[in-house]
Amino acid sequence: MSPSGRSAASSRRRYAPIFAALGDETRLSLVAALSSGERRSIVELTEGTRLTRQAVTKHLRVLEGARIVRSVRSGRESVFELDPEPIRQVGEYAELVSAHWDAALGRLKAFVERE
Amino acid sequence: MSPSGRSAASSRRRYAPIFAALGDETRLSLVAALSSGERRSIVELTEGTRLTRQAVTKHLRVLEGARIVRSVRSGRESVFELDPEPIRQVGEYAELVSAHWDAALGRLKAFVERE
DNA sequence: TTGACAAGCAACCAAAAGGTTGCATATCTT
DNA sequence: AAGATATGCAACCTTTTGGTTGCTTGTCAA
Repeated sequence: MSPSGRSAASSRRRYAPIFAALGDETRLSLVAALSSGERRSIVELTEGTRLTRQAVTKHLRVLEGARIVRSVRSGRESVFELDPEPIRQVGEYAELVSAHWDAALGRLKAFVERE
Repeated sequence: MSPSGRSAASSRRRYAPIFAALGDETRLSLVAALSSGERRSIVELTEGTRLTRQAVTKHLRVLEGARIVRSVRSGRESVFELDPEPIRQVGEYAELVSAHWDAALGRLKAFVERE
């Protein structure tokens, strides 16, 4: 499957928001903080950042919108956990693109160097 | 290596801009258009989008800023080509994070189900 | 050399992003 | 019941983003 084919447009529509959600240092930190599988509350996740709780909350909602993260209310706190699936998919896509380029360049090189 | 370690902050500083550059449907299309290894001019890359040439140019500059793309001037046109390396790195990072989660969750599950 | 074509530059605009502060509400804990 | 804790909600602000239009400059071709 080529990354530039016809049905690839819908892939892009799916993946672009995930890439975008990961395109922020703070959010990458949050992902890292949750990547150990443990669930953490908003205050816990705010510790270590220099931001306010509300800023962190906004970032978490962005991640949640991209389904990278899920939240459940537990008592007075809302607890977040990572869903690694979207990240896995996007990683796969990225490697697919570069692999496709490698293969294509192989053909190009062979063609050019043939003369 | 864990994605949440101390030296991981610099990884995030490196990768966040790349993710961000990929976090746009138009730019993903441009990447796809270049992923076959062939170089294309701005007008060529503008065909197929519903945008103006200038808009496409801006997107290309964003990709160039993230080193996903390089441009060289050739006569009156400036020609772009893909450098797949940043995309490969970011794909690797993504798969690292999800693999780390898988492993960590394995441990957690084992712990929880032990009772 | 005169069009036509490719790109660059600059100003401008609306909307979205990233952040803050202030206040309200819900839930523990004692 | 009261105080502390955790979150939610809303208004507001500034900067960035994504896009446009108009005009200039460089280059190719007849």
